[in-house]
Amino acid sequence: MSSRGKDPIPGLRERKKAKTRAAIQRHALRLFREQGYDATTVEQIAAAVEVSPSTFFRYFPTKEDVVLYDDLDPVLIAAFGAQPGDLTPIQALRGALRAVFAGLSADQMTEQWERMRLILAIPELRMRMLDQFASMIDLVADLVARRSGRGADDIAVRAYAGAIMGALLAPVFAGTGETLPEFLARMDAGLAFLEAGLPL
Amino acid sequence: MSSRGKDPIPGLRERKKAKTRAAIQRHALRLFREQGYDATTVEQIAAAVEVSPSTFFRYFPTKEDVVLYDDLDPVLIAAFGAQPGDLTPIQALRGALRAVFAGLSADQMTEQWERMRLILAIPELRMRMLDQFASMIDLVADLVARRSGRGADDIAVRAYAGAIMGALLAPVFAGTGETLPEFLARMDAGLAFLEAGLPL
DNA sequence: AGGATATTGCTATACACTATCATTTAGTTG
DNA sequence: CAACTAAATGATAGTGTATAGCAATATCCT
Repeated sequence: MSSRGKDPIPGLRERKKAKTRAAIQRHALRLFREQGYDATTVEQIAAAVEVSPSTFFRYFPTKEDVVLYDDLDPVLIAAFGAQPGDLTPIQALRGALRAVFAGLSADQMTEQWERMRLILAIPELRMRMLDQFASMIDLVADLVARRSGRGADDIAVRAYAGAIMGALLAPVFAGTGETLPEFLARMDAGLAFLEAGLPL
Repeated sequence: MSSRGKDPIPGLRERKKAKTRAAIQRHALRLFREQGYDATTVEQIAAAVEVSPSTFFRYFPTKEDVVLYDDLDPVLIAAFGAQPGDLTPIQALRGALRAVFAGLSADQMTEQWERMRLILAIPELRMRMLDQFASMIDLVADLVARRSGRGADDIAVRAYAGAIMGALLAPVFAGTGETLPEFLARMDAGLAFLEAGLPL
């Protein structure tokens, strides 16, 4: 019982936990940047944060998660759900992407970009991201189903959702040395192209 | 110099290697089926095949690869390349899939199906498969580029390729407890739907 | 203040994977 | 066929991620 919202009083314990979590991630990313992902051990990270390795794994189940964890994800999902109801799924997605990244500071931009490059450079991390990506097909399929009046298991609906995610994913592997805005523009263009029915 | 084809005389050593490789994979898959993937150690597999753990890793770089390695993959790629030149990429893909799986024995069918279910059930394996899948976007993009007269870096081309892979991937996560033919039919239907321009 | 509870650190352990070197086995040449 | 070369194997020791259990400590609540 008592699973109420915890907005007003975070509590001392909660605050400490949040700080530790942030410290671990910050130091980890710094070390990864300085000496590489593989060359950095969990032990080193723990030492830098001045906690035990045990504690590291209590906060992040794996070494990978310390990079993958992104507090922007829930924001994006919320923005997606908050889009007007008369849009197609693709339009809603484009709108959400625009809305979220428009409200980002320069620091946040560069941080996001660095994180993404790190993820793409390390095979393990890239795979994890792909898994998250693939699991979003289900999410999108539900949305497509609701707006099209078909079932969520409909082959057409699922193919549609898959195509959306695929088109979104395509620029990720294309980019050699671009910037974040360029990258987002590519994603948007791909979605627009898909919405037009892939008129090659 | 002297990098000739080796069709006529496999050689004793080569034959032994092929046998060892096959034995490792066979025993590994059996043990995975009997006691689960995680519960089976490389040591156990090596013991079952009567080789040293070192040898296991000489044949398969990781424990995952013993499941992922599929001698059907090159066949599929070859079939893809052998499709008539006047087809669209999607048509070529559909043709290749049909051609390859039509010529499969019942045993091969069930084996392929079991392998796929194992891969989907184990997160690590699923991720590896997704990575392979994603890397195929490049392949498909080249093909699309060639037939459409656009560049391989063209956003439209890449989005098109991504959409193809996404549509192919969609049924993989949809299926609850189907059969292989059902599964293939879903893939084919998804591609057909995509080719029609996603008319929802 | 004091007792329930959450968080942490420590120790031991399992397992995937790597590196190195001695040994055996297959292929080759005089 | 015997000696040489090259490849495959086995054994050993080690690294790093991740898990489990227990004892110590810090926070929370009354």
